[in-house]
Amino acid sequence: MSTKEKILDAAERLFSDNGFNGTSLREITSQAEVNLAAVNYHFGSKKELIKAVMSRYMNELSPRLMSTLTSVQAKDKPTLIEVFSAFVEPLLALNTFRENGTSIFLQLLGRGYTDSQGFLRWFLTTKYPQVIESFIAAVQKAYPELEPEEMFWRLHFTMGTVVFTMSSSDALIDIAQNDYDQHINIEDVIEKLIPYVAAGVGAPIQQK
Amino acid sequence: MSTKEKILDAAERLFSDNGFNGTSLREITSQAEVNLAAVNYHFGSKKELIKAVMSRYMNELSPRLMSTLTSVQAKDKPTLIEVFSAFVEPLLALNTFRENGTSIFLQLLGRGYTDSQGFLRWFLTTKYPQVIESFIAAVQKAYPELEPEEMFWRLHFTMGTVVFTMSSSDALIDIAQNDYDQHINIEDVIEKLIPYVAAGVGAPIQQK
DNA sequence: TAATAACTAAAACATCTGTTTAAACTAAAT
DNA sequence: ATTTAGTTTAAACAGATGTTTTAGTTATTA
Repeated sequence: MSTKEKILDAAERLFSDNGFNGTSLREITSQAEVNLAAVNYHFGSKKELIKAVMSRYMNELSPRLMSTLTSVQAKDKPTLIEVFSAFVEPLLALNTFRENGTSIFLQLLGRGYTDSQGFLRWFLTTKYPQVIESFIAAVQKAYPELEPEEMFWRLHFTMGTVVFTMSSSDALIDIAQNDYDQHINIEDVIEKLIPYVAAGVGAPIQQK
Repeated sequence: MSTKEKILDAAERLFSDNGFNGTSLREITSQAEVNLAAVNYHFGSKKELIKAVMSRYMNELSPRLMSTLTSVQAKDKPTLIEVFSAFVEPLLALNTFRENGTSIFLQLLGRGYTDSQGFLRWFLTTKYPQVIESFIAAVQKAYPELEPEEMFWRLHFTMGTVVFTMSSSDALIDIAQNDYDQHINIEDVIEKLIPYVAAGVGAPIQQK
């Protein structure tokens, strides 16, 4: 395995566990068993390493997601449950791409939105805009009465739900196990999330 | 104003803007115009300062919240909208306690859950358990068919929605202003959140 | 007023951070 | 075989961080 790959593998594990700010280059390089300077040599900077870690996942996820989302859009009248369910298969496919890939990616996404004030949000929205547009179009078709302004807010609420849940999913799964003796994995969490966010986005429109 | 108060005031502003990890003691003390060592003298450590900042708000919020939540619980059959609306008045009351108090507190809460891996969650749940219990009881009464295990997850989803939205509320309000020419404040965001989370928690129960 | 406690001040401490340098090594190309 | 480019290494750099120390000042108490 190349030095570059060793760094990426170690970095994604540590980033997803401890966040971007919470992980030092020394931890990464010692876990990857490479020299400290290798990160700056191969990636230029820590920021670029973060982008590289995310890109590796996004390039795997993005085409699958485009495919399922356009399928949903093709339907005559899709439900919101169907729209959000379009994320399930592409996300779970990350598990074949890398061990625990789904969980790692979603946690990375969560870290990216809460660590590093918004630079990752900017990176993803500018690098993968088609995914977002396609998703918005699908929601639009499932709930055409929802005005764009209101949808903007509800989609960000949804983002928060998912991202927060995923960045603390390990802790939540532990609690569920201890308090309710539930044996849960990431897949189950995703399945619990869908009805919640679908109902939230589909909530009746409030007039004041 | 005492040194202690000057530190707390400067700290809460900086913490809510830049997070706990993102704020150094030197920034705090220079903004508060006190000596660097004053933080460790008066509070012992940065961690204790964070707790003190949060406690000042929680001690103001907690009794009001207990009062509105028990009112809702007293109803024969409260709706979920009513349960979540019980948060509005106590949260907005923080604005009289301190300028922009509502916004600052909610952002602090958001930071606490995403920064500093879970230590603030532990602090709040062990120091103010009555609030949480009372809230759970109210939800229980509004939606008795929802099993405790499922409620656990939906309440954490809700936490995520609120906390994430609030920790990035400044950015979201900016975007809404630029893209949709919406003039929004924290109060409006709270009002948009309530139907969303009420619908999410109230989503029909999925059986597999 | 003298003694004690509470507080403030400047400086240093120890550690960690991302990044750079300059030398050494390795493999491919001339 | 020698030059060249690519890569690895150890060391140092420059700056930031939370915390502690020591001395000085102010306020309270006896």
